[in-house]
Amino acid sequence: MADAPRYDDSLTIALLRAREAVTAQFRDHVAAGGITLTQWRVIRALAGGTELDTTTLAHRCVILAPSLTRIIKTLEGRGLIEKVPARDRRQRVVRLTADGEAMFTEMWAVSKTRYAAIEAAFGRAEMHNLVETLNKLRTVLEEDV
Amino acid sequence: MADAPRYDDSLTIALLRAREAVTAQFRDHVAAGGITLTQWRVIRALAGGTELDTTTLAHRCVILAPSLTRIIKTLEGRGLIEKVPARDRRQRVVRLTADGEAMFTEMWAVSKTRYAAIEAAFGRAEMHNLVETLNKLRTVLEEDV
DNA sequence: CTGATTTAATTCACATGTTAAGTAATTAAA
DNA sequence: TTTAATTACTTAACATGTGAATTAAATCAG
Repeated sequence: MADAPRYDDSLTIALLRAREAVTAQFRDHVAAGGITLTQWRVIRALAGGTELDTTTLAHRCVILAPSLTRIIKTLEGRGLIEKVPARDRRQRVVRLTADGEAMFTEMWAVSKTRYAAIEAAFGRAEMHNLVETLNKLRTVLEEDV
Repeated sequence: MADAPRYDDSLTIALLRAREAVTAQFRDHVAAGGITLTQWRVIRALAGGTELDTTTLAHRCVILAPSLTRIIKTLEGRGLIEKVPARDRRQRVVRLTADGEAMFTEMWAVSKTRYAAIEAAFGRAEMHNLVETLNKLRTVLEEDV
């Protein structure tokens, strides 16, 4: 323990807390729309008529395949997304329905504002640097360690 | 959508991915010990004879109360932690058992190595700065927005 | 001291994370 | 071309995240 970094200095904890703080800025708004933050990531990834297969969608939204299977079922049941026939019949390609696009448009207006508020509070340049640093960290870990 | 930041530039996504990349460095090692990453955070927080109540423990480990209730039950059942009588009988104060301390000591040796590897790959100063930036972001969001 | 309020945990219900196993379709090899 | 290997996704089982409701104990107001 003597050689353990103070718990608050742990990268893992710092990442957890930061993520919690950021998502907290969107949670109420998204919940008011009747969906979860995870579902919102899916809807956002499909916004603008984008058609994606499950694997690509899972990667972009940082959702594991089994979770995405359930989420797709849920959103499809609510009429927010729909299947698109795919050449490769193993794939499940989905896109937003008209209702889904409408929901995105409506929610994005507010979401954008929240995002801007974060930028304003934390600093535009700092935020850009942070995202860059986080992506660099990821790249390093996936290659060099 | 035109005004939506590229999804890879999203702070939320960057945080998710970075956290995933970091935890991936520990997942196999922790799993080999027969516990989960979340349980490991609890054990680490209690290491060295620390006695903590549920609320404090939950805050330090970034775990919600209902999750911690289940985790305590699990770890207690495995003989890794034990209850400590508390003055305030509403509280549940816990600490590691001898087995729990032994498990921590054994696993920490490896965990420390992994942590050092990350520091070496990413840079000690960069890592320190990143943690500081993340904590600053959190502070800003909890106060100014 | 009694009743109202607050606090600490727990429980419940459902969504998601996580790993392993299973299924169906495509591709590659013999 | 028939089988083996691979790929894309699903299902299953359990752990955790999340918000709401509940219970028990401590505190506060009158």
